[in-house]
Amino acid sequence: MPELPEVETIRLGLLSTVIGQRISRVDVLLGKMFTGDPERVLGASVRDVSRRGKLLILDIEGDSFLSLLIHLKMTGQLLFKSLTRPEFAGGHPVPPLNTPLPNKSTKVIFTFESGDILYFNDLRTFGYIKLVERENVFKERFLQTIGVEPLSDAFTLEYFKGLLKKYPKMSLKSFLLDQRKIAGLGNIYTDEALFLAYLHPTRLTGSLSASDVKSLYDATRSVLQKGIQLHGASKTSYVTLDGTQGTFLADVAVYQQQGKPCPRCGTLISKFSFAGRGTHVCVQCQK
DNA sequence: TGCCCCCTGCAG
DNA sequence: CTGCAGGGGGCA
Repeated sequence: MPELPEVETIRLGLLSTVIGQRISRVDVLLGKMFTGDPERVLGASVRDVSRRGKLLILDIEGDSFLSLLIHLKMTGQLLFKSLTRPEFAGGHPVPPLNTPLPNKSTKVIFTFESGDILYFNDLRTFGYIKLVERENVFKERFLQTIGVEPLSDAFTLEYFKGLLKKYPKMSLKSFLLDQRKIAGLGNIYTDEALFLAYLHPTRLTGSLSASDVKSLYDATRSVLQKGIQLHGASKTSYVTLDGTQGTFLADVAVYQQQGKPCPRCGTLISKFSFAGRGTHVCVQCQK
C-alpha cells in the first residue's frame, strides 16, 4: 500500500501524537501480525519515530531499548484516537470497511497511559509489527538490503547515474520499484515519475541519455515531495493517522487514468500489465 | 532477475 | 464470479 509519501505522512503524524507517551496495554488480535513478546513493550515510552523506505521504526524505552518495526504493506493503517484532542476523536468510519474503530481489520491495539489509543489495521494482513532490540534494528535483512533514501542528501544525480550504470539491463519500471536500488517508490509514484520524465516504463536503464537521466532523477524526487505535501495518495485503504485521506490522486497524470486524456497532449492514457503491476502510460509522451 | 504467494473485498 | 489491488519475501 503506502509508499514513501504515505509512510512519511504517518510518521509525521506519529511525531505529534505518540512521542513521550507510555504504553500501558497491548492487544494483539491476530498473532501473526506481531513478532516478539508484546509484554515487553508495557511501560515503555515512545522516544522517536523514523522511517527507512516504507518501514516505520518506533524507538521505545522502558527497562530496555527496543524498537517496533512497522510495515504496512498493501492495506496497513495506523490510526490514532484521543479523547483530549478533537482532531483525533476517532469513532468515525474508516475505509475500506467504513466502520468505527476498532473494526474487523484492527489487528493490534496500543493503549497509552493517557487513554490515547493507536490502532494497527490491516485488511489483507500482509503487514507486520516486529519488536526488536534497538541495537539489532539495522541487522534486519530488509534494512540490510534496502537502497538509498531518494529524498536524502546521499541521493545525488551522480549517485543515480552510477546506480543506473550498475544495472543497465533492467526496465525502468522494475528498477524504480526495486527497494534494493532506491527505497520507497511503489506503483503509483513510479508510474507518475516516468510520466513526468516522459520515459516509457519498458525502456532499459542502460538506454537513457544524460538528459533522460536528469529528467528521471528530478521527476522521482519531485513526485515524492509532492506526495508528501498532499499527505499521500488514497485509493481505498490508505488514510492518515486521523483517518482522513491524502489528496495526491486528485491530479495524477497517468496512474489509474486509463481512458482519460493525457494532461499534456490529450492522447488517451493506456494501461497494461508489466513487471507484475498495472502500468499506466501516455504512449505519445513517454518514449 | 522474474514468478508465485501471503489475504480479503470489490469493480467489472 | 473472476481478476485485480498501492508490497515484498522466497524461490528457481
